[in-house]
Amino acid sequence: MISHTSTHSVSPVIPEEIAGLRMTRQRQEVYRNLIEQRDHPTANEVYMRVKDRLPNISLATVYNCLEALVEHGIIRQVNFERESSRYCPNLTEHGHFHDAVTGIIHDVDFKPGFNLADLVELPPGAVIDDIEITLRGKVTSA
Amino acid sequence: MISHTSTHSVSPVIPEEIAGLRMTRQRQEVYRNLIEQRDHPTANEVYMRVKDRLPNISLATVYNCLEALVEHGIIRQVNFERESSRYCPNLTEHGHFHDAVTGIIHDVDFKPGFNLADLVELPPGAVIDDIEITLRGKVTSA
DNA sequence: ATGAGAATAAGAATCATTCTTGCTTTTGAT
DNA sequence: ATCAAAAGCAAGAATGATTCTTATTCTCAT
Repeated sequence: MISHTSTHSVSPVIPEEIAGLRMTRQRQEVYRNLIEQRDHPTANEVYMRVKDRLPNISLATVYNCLEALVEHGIIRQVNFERESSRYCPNLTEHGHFHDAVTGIIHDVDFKPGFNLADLVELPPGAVIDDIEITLRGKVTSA
Repeated sequence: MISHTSTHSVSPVIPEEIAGLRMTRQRQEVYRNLIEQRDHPTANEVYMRVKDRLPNISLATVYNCLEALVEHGIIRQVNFERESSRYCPNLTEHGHFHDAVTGIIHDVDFKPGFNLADLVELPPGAVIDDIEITLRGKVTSA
């Protein structure tokens, strides 16, 4: 019997179309890369990685693919300070914890019952459409 | 008797030194501008405004002043998406509400007892050094 | 098969920000 | 007050992420 030690020993099959977006070869590889390596790569990092399978892809195309995926709600774009944008396939509502030591960005889920309007003094009449929470700190392994 | 209708009819006097930073004329004007108009201007907006009083100031100097003020903890730099950095003289811990209609950025204070660690699933051992909360939405005046 | 519209690659352009350089001001001894 | 050293400044060049442009190549419905 065959056992898999990695969760990604086989590349996931990406459908022809997602959320109304035609998944071209380039878009597939960009998206596959994001869901396989669930980190938060920059466009340039995706570009580097995807060149294994598509040696002729251009950085502009990676940007185009990422933009198309973001606009169709298939992935999210996240920005930290003034750094390059990063991309994230996690569509659940979540924040980010930025480990200052390792540089690793962890997704942080909101606990059940989380309601930000209870916690901050919003301007009167304010309706929240979008929440962005970024934390920075360290992870003490002790 | 003289009555003041504006809270800023007189420009505040800026000390010679703040938090160990020598307040040169340029730094004074940049800082004065931020505390007078308590909005969240970009470097370029500060540059435009400050030219009234210092017609020869350069944009690079505005950037230098803002950087010096930020590094000495006198003002804060805030970034929204990939837009130009904005600067904020409010040193209390607070978040921002971005009105999608007017573009106005409101400071939002945290309610008493606010503790984000209670609300999100942090990675084990995580210690939060810095919190950044940005909300986007509308303000319904009705 | 074919023509219109979509997607791509390559490189130019943009724009906020940072860097460099030469000059001016301030500071802190003397 | 004097003067060297340090700090600050203005102007413009350089940088770097992202977007735009253009010419070429696909895709898909007819």
